[in-house]
Amino acid sequence: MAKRSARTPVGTVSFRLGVLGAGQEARYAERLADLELKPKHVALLSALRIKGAESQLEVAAVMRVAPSLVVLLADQLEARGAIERVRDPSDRRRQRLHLTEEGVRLLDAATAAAAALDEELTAPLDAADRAALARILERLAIANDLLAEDI
Amino acid sequence: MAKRSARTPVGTVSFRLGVLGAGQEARYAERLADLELKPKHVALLSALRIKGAESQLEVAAVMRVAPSLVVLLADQLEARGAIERVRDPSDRRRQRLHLTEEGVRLLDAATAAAAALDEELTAPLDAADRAALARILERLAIANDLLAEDI
DNA sequence: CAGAACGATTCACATATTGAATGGTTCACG
DNA sequence: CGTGAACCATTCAATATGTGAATCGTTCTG
Repeated sequence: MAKRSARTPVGTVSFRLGVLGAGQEARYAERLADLELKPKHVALLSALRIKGAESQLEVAAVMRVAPSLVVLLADQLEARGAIERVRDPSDRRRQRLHLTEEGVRLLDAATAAAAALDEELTAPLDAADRAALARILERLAIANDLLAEDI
Repeated sequence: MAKRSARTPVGTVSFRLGVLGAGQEARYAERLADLELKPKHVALLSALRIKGAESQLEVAAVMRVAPSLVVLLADQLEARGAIERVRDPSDRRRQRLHLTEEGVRLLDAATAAAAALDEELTAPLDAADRAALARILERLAIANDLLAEDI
């Protein structure tokens, strides 16, 4: 019953999350290549759908990246017509971002790609474990205050 | 019962693995700073303990990184006295890597740090979920042919 | 109204990693 | 056996990703 402790970090949950996560991200990046998007672009689009954006700074906080990176990602998404920047009239310092039709289309395609990836990843698991994994990861995402949908 | 499908990739297992994994890796990197190690160094040391090393090329394959990166990591670990390079006498092209006393010490410290991180990460989970998570991730690691201990 | 605080942007820089070129070593086979 | 193909390690230049500091316009506070 008592779990023997790991002899190397490889046996820990944290390390496995890191390795598996990096693997999935790499695969996801491949699938997104068709759409000419990177995972961070998708994260930004997702943030807009889930939370809306009071400002780019807020988006940066949600995504846990530097504000200067949001500028870059937003530049690229704007150039592709996926988002629009609108100066907040009540505070002209703020740039409000919002999804265009095209952005919605891209985000839906990216969502489908991620769902397909999930299928493949969890293929070796039985239904109960698949459900458990989804539930537990959501729990951890919320506990870590990460961007989470409230489905 | 039927799970509503996610509206954004953020709700998928793959995406959550990516984000949580990146977060844990970043935290782990912080903890390792004391030991003057990076997660990749630890991955290399772990590979040596778990599988031994026929050659650096083999280590690169296990770690899923370019051989040239193994050279660099091994240089740094060797300079710190954590590993030794030994030319395989039966095939003098191969560099065999092995842990020194110091390497073992570092690896043990790194393992303890990772275990501590696990504690914190899984604090919000009950015992059953903690066990389930560990079990499922191990399953996935094996299915994905990632470096795994056989505890 | 002056200056502190704030948001977006730009830019130089650090870091991590890869792929191609190089050199020494071994292997297969004519 | 000798020679070219294959192989491992290494070096090096190039690329990707991201950050922090400096700058500029805007807003807030006293």
